Amino acid sequence: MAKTNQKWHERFRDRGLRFTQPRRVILDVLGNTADHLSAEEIYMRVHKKYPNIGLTTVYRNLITLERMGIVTKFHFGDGCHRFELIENKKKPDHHHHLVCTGCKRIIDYDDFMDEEIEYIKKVESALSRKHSFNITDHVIQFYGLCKKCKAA
Amino acid sequence: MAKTNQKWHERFRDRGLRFTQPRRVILDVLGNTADHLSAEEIYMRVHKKYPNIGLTTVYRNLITLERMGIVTKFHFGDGCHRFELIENKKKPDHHHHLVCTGCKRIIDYDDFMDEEIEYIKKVESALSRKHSFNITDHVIQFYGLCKKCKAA
DNA sequence: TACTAATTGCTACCGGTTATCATTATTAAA
DNA sequence: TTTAATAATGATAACCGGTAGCAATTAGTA
Repeated sequence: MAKTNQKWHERFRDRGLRFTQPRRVILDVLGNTADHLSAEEIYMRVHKKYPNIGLTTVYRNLITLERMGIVTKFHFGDGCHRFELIENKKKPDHHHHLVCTGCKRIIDYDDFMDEEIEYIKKVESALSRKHSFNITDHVIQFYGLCKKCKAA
Repeated sequence: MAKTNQKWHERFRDRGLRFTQPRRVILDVLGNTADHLSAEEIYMRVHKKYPNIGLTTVYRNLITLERMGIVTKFHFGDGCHRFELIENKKKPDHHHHLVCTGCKRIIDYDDFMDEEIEYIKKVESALSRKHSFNITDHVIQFYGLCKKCKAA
């Protein structure tokens, strides 16, 4: 873990940013869950151990971490943003999301990822050409009802 | 147009709902644009002709129309929801979205739709089976910079 | 160790959206 | 055609996720 912190430290330093306690704690929270936490939820987990860290700081740092390419921000149709640490040992490297509209549970799936990626590449290059776009990102999500919710 | 209204009227009646003036006007606005309007923007267009129709009514009816399967709600990363009439003569039947993160312009594309749909079906059925999900919907969006924005 | 700018934590605020509730209007029935 | 029942509306206030401002703090360098 000290090793990991060293790595983060460098990553911040390289950008002229500081590796502060709130940042360390937020990264720790994100690195130790497979969930898709909202800012509020991250704040609550942070707050439990470090009650002096404020909500604003969490919001601000999530923006910073997103800009640095360390976390990804998602929107799953409930009214808030949710965050994932990109290099997370608790998750598959490349994955997409399957969202239950009933209980809001989110499943990371990595079946077909090779195919999906190949497919995405193909569409991206065609769209780029046709519309003179510089495509940098995509969203692929499936929505539905999980076993429990469709039974209920 | 009278014919169209008749059709809408039945669709509401079949659900025990009423075909009111605000609903007629909102559907008219949505049916006569190829844009992806926010609730606020819809309200403004409605308000221009019918200043007595309130913002709350627009919001409420957009929810109703979505529940009825008449409009679809999207989220493109700016802070609001955007709406499309599903049966819109000004748009391709099946399409996905290409979003410029610079100027926020949204392009409806329907290239590759046959392939995309086939692909989606395949993933859907596999995911459904594996995770006991009842998949009802999906979101596929590409983000990037349009010609103008990448030049600027 | 001292300096200096990045960062923090308040608080107040914002914009999109929703709840409340008395009033109005649509529709089915008489 | 009138009436009765209730769905729907419109105004206001509230809500909620997220942000701006700013004085106080702190990480990292000299």
